[in-house]
Amino acid sequence: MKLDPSPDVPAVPDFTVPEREGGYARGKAGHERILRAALDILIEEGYRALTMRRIAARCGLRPGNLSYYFPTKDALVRDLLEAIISSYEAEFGLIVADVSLSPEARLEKICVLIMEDIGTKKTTRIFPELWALSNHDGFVNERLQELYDRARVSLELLIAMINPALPLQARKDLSLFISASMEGLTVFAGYEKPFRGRMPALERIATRSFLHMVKTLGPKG
Amino acid sequence: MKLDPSPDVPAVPDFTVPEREGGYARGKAGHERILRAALDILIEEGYRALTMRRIAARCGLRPGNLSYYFPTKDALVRDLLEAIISSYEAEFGLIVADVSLSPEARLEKICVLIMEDIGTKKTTRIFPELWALSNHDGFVNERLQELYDRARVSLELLIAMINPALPLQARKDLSLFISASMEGLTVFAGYEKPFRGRMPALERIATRSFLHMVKTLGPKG
Amino acid sequence: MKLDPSPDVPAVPDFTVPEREGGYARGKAGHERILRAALDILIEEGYRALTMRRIAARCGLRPGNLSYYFPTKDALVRDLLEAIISSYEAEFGLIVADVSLSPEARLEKICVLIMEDIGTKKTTRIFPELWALSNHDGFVNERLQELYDRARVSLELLIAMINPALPLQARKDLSLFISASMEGLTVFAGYEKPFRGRMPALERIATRSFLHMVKTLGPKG
Amino acid sequence: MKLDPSPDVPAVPDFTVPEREGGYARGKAGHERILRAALDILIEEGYRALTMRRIAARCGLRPGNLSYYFPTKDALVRDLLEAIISSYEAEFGLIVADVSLSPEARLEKICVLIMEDIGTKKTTRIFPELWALSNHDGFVNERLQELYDRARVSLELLIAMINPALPLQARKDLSLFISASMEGLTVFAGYEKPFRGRMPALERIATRSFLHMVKTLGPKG
DNA sequence: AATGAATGAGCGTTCATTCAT
DNA sequence: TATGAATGAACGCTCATTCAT
Repeated sequence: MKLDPSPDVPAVPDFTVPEREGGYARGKAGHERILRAALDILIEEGYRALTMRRIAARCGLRPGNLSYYFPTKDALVRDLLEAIISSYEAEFGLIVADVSLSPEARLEKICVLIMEDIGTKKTTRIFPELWALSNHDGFVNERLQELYDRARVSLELLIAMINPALPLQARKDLSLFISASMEGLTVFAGYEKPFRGRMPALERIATRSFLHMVKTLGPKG
Repeated sequence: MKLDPSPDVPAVPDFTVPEREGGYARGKAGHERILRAALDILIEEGYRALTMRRIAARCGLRPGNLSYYFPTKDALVRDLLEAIISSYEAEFGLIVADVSLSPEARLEKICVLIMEDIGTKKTTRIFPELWALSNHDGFVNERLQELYDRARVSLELLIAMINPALPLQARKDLSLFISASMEGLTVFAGYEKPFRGRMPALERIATRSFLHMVKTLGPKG
Repeated sequence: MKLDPSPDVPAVPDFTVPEREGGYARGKAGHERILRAALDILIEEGYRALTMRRIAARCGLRPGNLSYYFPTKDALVRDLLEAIISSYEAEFGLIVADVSLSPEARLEKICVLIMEDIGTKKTTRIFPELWALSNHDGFVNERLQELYDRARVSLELLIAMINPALPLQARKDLSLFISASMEGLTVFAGYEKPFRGRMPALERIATRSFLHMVKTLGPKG
Repeated sequence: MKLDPSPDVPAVPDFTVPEREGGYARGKAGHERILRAALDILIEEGYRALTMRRIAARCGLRPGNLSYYFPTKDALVRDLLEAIISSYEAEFGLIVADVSLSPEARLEKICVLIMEDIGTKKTTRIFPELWALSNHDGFVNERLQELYDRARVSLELLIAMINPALPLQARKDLSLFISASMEGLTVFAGYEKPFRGRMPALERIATRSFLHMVKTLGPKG
């Protein structure tokens, strides 16, 4: 099941709501509706505004009714974050599949895709919240690192193809650096950020820089 | 006046509270004491836990007494963020001053310093909060970008020294990329983050990568 | 729906609360119960004592629950004042209907009714509060003047019947004077006021005085 | 000692601050300054706004310092109300003194003076507050009725001169009615009230009505 | 599946007051 | 006289949650 923020947001990585076995048909729609409302609030107004009342109001329910779907706010938020992170994971899995391209081209493509996603409202707004949360919430922290772990797998794979001589640790470090490097752009060139317009130039710098490192990093790290 | 988070936190960039003249001995430190308590809470428990009551409790005051020092919570938080950001600004100004080193060495040094600061508890904890806040709070956003603007000045200067042929825009883009690249490491190799131990390796990758870009980027960008 | 201050207060003008359809049996009376409690406090302890906590306590609710019925205190107070004023308006409409009496008798009757109402605890207590509030609260001011406007209509009508030669403006001025004249008695001969016992004598003086003015005022005012 | 609301308010009845024996010179000025500030707030913003902090701020003091002059807020308010009421009492004493006029003319004059005073900001604003307070504060109630008692003495005297046949009780009732009648105009034709402009006409109606009653009321009441 | 009603804790804030300085 | 600092209570309000209906 897919879950977009709400109407017309392109949402490169969609939100996947885990299938609930044995649930009623309307029940699933209910969960999804609520999570979508919560997602919208998180994006538009931030984590502080993510209250049960506001979520309920946004999807036309009464506060009391939310606890029919989610026993506590914590459960709702966990499901929401899970759905958010899962949807990004689902996205990253598909990217490297295109075998018609060279490894270099594929690395470049994946980086460009990530950086373009960083420019979307959803990603610009949500990831800083996740980063902040992860400092004080073990669940978020673990799930988030899982997401990044999985995202780096693609990078590591491509790096190994481009520079097979590179040891595992160097490959891991490099993909970590590349990933972090791009994430860092969120605050500067993300949605409505001051250097939003420089993103194309930054993409060029980034890909060129990344490719050079991948190719020239020696076996000694 | 300098203000550290609390006791033994190294605090590479201190917190600068503007001097207040006059008043009694007890209350003179009042503002500072309160801001320090607020800073501690922000670091230890996150922005959500930053309530007037908790701040008061932390510095042995009653809630009502806080509003003697800060008329509203908003004023307190603004002063706190201002102090935080100012202290980082104060820090960055001093870094490039060392003329005994070559520009390349200085660039490397500044990057290493930044990345080491990223590993401190204070920076790892506070910046994600600032990033999240900046998405919904104009004041934080402006102040934060001001901080980064100023921080990039040093980078731009060094880049110009190392590669004078590089046009202004390319220089700006590159320093932006370098800065963002390092900030992105916060979530991965910051305090208590899973790749905290890889920071030295990441520093090597980063500085090597940055230096290469600075030297090889052509006039056409 | 009618709403008396509470138990046995005669309440010449009742308090009209708009009917609310739907809801459960318990909560249906919620708004009314709360407003009645608020009215009681206003009468017994004055406007200063009209706090959400006291209102809640008086009708066996917790403070937080009040905001389920009234989103803010302001809304509650407005509804209360509206209900109070409306009830007086409802009262005044019925008075002149008795066509079996002569206009003079009807004028006398209406004045006596008003003056007797002034002697009730509710009116003696509430109107000074309204007068004081109206000086600093536009809503109260407008609503109060509306009430008086409507109350004077009856007087103007009867004056026109008794002395048809009187020009409109003179009629208006005279009914205004008559109305104000009676209101002024509140502070002197109202409930528990020192001249409470002189009210019958004052009624005689007032009606005689008013009737004389109505009959003898010339067309020139 | 006289005490006006503040600068240019004409203040027909001034505010008399009781002389404090044994007090320091500056101390008296302090009391007066504070009471004047309190008076201003009472007039401009109403009783609810009459807080120690606001009073202190208005006369350039810190809240703590107020308790040097007045041990409690209650004491301050009592002194304020006492000063207000006393000043009106002082005023009324002087009015009937003019023996060059006929009793009728003097009665008319005193009534016109009262009604014109009712149109001032100070009287329009303060008396409704006093009326409201008097319902729940015995001190205010007693002092206020004292004021009115004294004010009616003049009326009773003049009535006795105009219609000596009138028994004492009738005289008292009539002067009570006349006084109340005028007070009632406050809410309708006072400062910034909707019928402020009709005050001249109301004065004519009132004086004519009053004089007629005084002259025609028989010995039997 | 949903609502109305209620709870208890906590929020930021204001208040009158106290007291050492 | 006057200030800075502090207190404790109360204020209006929002929150997540519960539960009978």
